[in-house]
Amino acid sequence: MREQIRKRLSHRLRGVFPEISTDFQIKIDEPPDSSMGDFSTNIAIVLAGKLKQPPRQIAEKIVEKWGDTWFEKVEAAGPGFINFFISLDGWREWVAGIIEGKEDFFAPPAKKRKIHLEFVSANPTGPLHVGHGRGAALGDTLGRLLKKIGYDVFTEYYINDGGRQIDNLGESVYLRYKELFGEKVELRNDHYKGDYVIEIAKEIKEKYGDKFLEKPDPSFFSRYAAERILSWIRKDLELFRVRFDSWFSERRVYDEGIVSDTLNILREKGLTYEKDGALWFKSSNFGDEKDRVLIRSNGDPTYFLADIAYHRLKFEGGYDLIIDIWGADHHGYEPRIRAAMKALGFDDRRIRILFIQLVSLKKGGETISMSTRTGEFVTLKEVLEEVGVDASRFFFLLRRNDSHLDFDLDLARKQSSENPVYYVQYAHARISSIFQQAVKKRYSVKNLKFDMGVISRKEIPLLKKISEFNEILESGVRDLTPHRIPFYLVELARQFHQYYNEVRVLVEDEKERSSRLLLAKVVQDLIREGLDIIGVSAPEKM
RNA sequence: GCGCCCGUAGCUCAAGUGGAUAGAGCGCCGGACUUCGAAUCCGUAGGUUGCAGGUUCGAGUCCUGCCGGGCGCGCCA
Repeated sequence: MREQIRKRLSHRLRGVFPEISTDFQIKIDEPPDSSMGDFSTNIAIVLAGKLKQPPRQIAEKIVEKWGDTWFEKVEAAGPGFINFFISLDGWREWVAGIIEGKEDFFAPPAKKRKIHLEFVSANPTGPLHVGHGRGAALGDTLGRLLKKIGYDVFTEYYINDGGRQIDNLGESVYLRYKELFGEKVELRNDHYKGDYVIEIAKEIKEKYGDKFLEKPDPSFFSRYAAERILSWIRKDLELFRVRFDSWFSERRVYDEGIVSDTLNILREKGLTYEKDGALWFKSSNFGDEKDRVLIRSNGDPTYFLADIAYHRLKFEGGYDLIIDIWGADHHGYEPRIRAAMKALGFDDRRIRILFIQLVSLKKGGETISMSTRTGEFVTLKEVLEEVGVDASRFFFLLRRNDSHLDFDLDLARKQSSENPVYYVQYAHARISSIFQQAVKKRYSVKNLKFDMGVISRKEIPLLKKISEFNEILESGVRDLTPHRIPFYLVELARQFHQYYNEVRVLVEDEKERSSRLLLAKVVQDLIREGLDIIGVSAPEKM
């Protein structure tokens, strides 16, 4: 509907002000009160500067003698807004277009862009916790949304399976292993203390007995633990309906020579130097606050170096847009990765980094921030078992990614029964039920004919909500804000519930019945599409 | 100390590139099931958008300074 108004308005603008260029965007809003019309635009105010005329006067010129059957009334208001009152005929023609498939809900993107989307990428040093779940829900939904709109999306999980943290993990497991044989052990601060470490140690004991007591093998413990944990991660994500096109091991950037290659490029460009026995990158030349180490004085490459190599692969992969989703505790890392990309000659506007604010844990009145190392966390699996996949995903997606989240498992458990997700699913199930009833009453539900004469003022709030669907998707893609989708679905469901309460669908009159069934079907399709994008099921009954 | 994010109704959260009278859910109170599903609907109450300035036709949104909370500031990842 907004598209229609935009079309008609710009046509009108060309007629009234032929001298202006058309390189501006027409924004169609909804006025604060329905008595002020169905839609409005501030275009007259925007154009005031260009035309050097008072906005109110421009608005009046545009509105003057505007004959168009889609509008009951078009008027200038306030400082220069233009309010549109859609006529019943306008709504009828529009909804007929929807039902007959002439109006597009998914306007395909102008050009099919290739997008790389990396998210979760949790180190395999512990099971996924709720914080990761939030990132998983956001990333997965974003991926589904971009795909739905027609982009070519490639999703990836970067497995950080090397380095100091993995060594610590191996040591932690080894200590617990020794403990199982009665040895008294002491864990350092940077060792992992969660129960899962003991679990893995027990597993090794069962399989290999005391084999490693005499002959310790640190790399075996690291490898074994990381692999075991990664298998849990995969399982949890599968359960959470999160899929990746690729699981990319950090080891690949070493094995395939990408790291050394990248290092050479930086060296040749004269962007590295040695100091205190380490190799440094002049990232401060590219906007970072200070230079960073690439190779430590002990000869080990840093995580940063591997990450540069990995991102270089992404930039060379022909992607128009690269999206990374990181936890907010990594925000200080952004300038250096951008610096590295600029240093390698890439346009860093091609990468967008979204930050998920940390999820903190609420326990007995106080909040603790979750930490894999201290073992202080609620696992994603635990939440899924308690609350369910649908309610969890909805819960996570119902807030902006940059808002903080206090997670209280008891509260989540309690709220699961009153989660708005059921409100939306109920609307979907209700519509299924109407169709079942129709069949029961031997009404035809196939090849229904739509009669737009049936549409009255009662349908308009619902039609208006329906007309917002593609705007929500488009703005979600433009601003990378998938959280608008669940909010929209709640509103759509509400309009339907209200309508259902007021208007009977299965009436004797065939024209009315068929048309209303078709309208209900449109709502149901939209709800299903919307739920599908956020990875929530759309049950036929519940 | 410096940097990033946040502060909106009792609670949890919204509010497209600045738009008109800041919206939902939960909770509270009061109504609606002989009818297509009451997991629903209708109604009431609830706010100085942390504070103080500034920018302009117009600010929850942008700028400056405070206050409060979170997170960073490693040759960890």
